[in-house]
Amino acid sequence: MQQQYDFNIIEKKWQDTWQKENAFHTTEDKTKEKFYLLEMFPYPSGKLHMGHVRNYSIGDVTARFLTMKGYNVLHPMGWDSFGLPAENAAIKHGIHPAVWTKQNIAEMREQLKQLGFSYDWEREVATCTPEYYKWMQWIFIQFYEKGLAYKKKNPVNWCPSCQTVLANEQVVDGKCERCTTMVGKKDLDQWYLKITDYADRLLNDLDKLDGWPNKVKTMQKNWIGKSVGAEVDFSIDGFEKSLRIFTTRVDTLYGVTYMVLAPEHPYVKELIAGTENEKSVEDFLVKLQHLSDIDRTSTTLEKEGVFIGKYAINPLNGKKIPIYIANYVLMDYGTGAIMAVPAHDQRDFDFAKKYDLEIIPVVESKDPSIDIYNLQEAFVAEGKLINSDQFNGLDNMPAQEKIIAYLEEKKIGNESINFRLRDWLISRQRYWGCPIPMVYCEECGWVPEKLENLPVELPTDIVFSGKGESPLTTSPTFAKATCPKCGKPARRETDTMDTFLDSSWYFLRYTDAKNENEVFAKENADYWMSVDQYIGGVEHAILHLLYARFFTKVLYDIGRSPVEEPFANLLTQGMVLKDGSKMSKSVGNVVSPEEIINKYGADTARLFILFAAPPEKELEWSDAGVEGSYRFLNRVYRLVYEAAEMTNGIPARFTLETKEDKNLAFVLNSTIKKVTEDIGTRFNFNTALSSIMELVNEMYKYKALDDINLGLFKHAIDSLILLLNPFVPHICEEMWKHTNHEGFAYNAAWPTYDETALVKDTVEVVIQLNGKVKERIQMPTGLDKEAFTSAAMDVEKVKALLAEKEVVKVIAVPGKLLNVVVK
RNA sequence: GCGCGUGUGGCGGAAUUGGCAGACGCACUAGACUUAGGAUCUAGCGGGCGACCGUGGGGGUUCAAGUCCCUCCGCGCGCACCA
Repeated sequence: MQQQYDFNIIEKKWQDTWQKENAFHTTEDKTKEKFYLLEMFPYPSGKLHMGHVRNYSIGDVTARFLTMKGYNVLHPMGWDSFGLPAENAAIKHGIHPAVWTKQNIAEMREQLKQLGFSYDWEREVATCTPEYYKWMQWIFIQFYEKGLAYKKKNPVNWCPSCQTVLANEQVVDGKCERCTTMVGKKDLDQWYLKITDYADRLLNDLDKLDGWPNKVKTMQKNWIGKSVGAEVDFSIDGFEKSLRIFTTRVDTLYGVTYMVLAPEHPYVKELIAGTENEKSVEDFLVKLQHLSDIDRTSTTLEKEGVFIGKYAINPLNGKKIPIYIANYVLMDYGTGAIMAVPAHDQRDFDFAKKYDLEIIPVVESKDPSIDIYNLQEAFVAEGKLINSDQFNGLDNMPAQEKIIAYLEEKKIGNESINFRLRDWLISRQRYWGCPIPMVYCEECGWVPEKLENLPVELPTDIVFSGKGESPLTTSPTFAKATCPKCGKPARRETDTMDTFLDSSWYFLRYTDAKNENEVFAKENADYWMSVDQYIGGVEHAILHLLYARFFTKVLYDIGRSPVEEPFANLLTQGMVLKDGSKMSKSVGNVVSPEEIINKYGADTARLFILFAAPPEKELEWSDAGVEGSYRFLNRVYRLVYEAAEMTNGIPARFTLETKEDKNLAFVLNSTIKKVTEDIGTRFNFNTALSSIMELVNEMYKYKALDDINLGLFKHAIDSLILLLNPFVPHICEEMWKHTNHEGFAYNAAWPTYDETALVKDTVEVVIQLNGKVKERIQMPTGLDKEAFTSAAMDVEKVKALLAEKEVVKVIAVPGKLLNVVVK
């Protein structure tokens, strides 16, 4: 009687067994080669979504495969468990963030177990626990002591209705996401991390990351945004101070016809004070204040400005040029002032046209169709310098070096590098985050909390009103402190850290997750780091991955991290779509993992997700496709159970006798080879699975033969189970057991292939005439080019094809094809 | 605007080094088994009656192009007045 594939019983049974066996616990076993495989840990929002299932299925196949290959695999999981949703739940439902988070973690951990993922649960971390954030605070203090953390006043988003600070993500179209009030700005003292100190290293080391997708590296490169140029001083007519500008086009210095300051530039007030221009400038500034940051920096916004009534002097030719302020110049990039060269910069060109300013070309075009003295748009290509005194005739790009040298000699400028990257604002006026372990003392200023007093624990006597600067200020006790330096009464910082800090080093903590005495033992990090394979969504391409790289470099510099780069290889998985768009509640196209697991089981869910698309591409959800995956598992299950009856007591020993034996051995061994390569080197799980499907089809055909080699068949069945095990581990454990194996599939050795079985006696060869396929013939393998050509030309069918044709040329690829060029 | 991807049957996708386009799966069609079938098995399945034509369009290199080069178009993502 045929046994039914009952995934409910099977999956529960093996999950319990793995747990009992502590199957996926890893130690620092120095006798084995290590592999650190990491998937981005989730925010515990409540339930897993399909994106998680995809991410972790990809990771699990890899982990299980590498374990079977004999690696010592570190495969941990944890929770990025500080964050806003917990706090919103507190405000909305009156449930404490800690309770809400803990419940969610418990539920999601259960779901991960239901999916059969091979995590070492003994290394689980949750960033919201004091055991974890104690070391977060320790790291912050290391940054502070290295001069990499500082406090500065800066405007933040402020909702006047909710009376609270908002994170950028909470500001939607300039409005508060909760109450849709227009968000304003408020100056607050904020902590920053000096990531700009590491800008060059973060940029340069991207070149070392061969195992990262170019897309991600390019995105980081653009984000860091390095510009090499020069700063130049322009004196101001009738004003004692000079104006410093930044430019990347110092070659166009002779083409400057006006200057522009950012409206916020500190000189503006001084320059207009008491002049006739004061009124028009003030009016313009007022007008700008009504624009949001987004509108202000939009490229579609028309360029507008006003003349402020003063003139600057071009340091190279003494020319007097008007100074403007304009909406297209930003205070927080470069020096907040620019030299405008309308002939060679489109923005300046637009502005000059609008306000009828002079346009002087200084780079000649090689293209005769461009009239350089009557430009329709800025000329930005390269050429020889003109109108530039002693620099005339030089190629403009190389001339930059000479001009900079000249400026430096005259002490009116110097080479300068600018980054788009800003320092990282980490203060959050939020409760559910890691407290910043700093204390303010009237006498000593900001002082880090003593290490023995860590962690600075989150207070529980808090009011969640959603109003006010930071919930921590509502605690009557929290802010009271004594100065760690002088012992006098002091006050504690009541802001918490951006949660991106928590996730910037968790991969290091996994190497020694339970250490109570230090952030992690150096020895453990030495053994495990770096992460050999990191897997997660591309939405983290910039922030998380950049911050994690930054932290690793700082920890490297203080002698903690053994590596400068945390992630040797990165795989960014594609999104899960349904009906062509991302699954979301608002669209109503969500398929929940729960639903699929209940209906088909975890193995089917994993199989479908891995089979339907390569991991880095988007995956279109298909209910019919899930059915297909389920059918396939049933088909395998039947095959194995039928085979178990036929081969009961027969060892997997054999010699290849018949043509069919050889064929099965060929298919089996080439499948093992392909699957090994597809998983191990390409992450192409979809093609690995398709070749396993072909093997199953082949095995069904073989089984249907009259007289089969049971030893060979048994061997094929054993191999099939092991090949499938990383993908669908529950059913495979069950089948492994049923086919009389001691031990478990999860730690069985990965099948190896027999090269000799891959050699065929004959092979199908294509005969082409002028590149078009005309005939297919069987030919012996192993012929050299000459023997192959003459043998192929001698075949009757080929002779017939060539009758009455003049052979011009013959191209032969032995074992593959013969192309005859004829007239 | 700049940068990075991507475009192959009705659908998801194969084709790894320039060498048989459409593997594998889904959907569909016909048949078998069956009280029944949304189970299972067998066969078919890019277009065209055909010679042939087919990998977004056009051009090129080559004995041979989905793959290389030029050019145009569509879609997706990222950055976006960064001087």
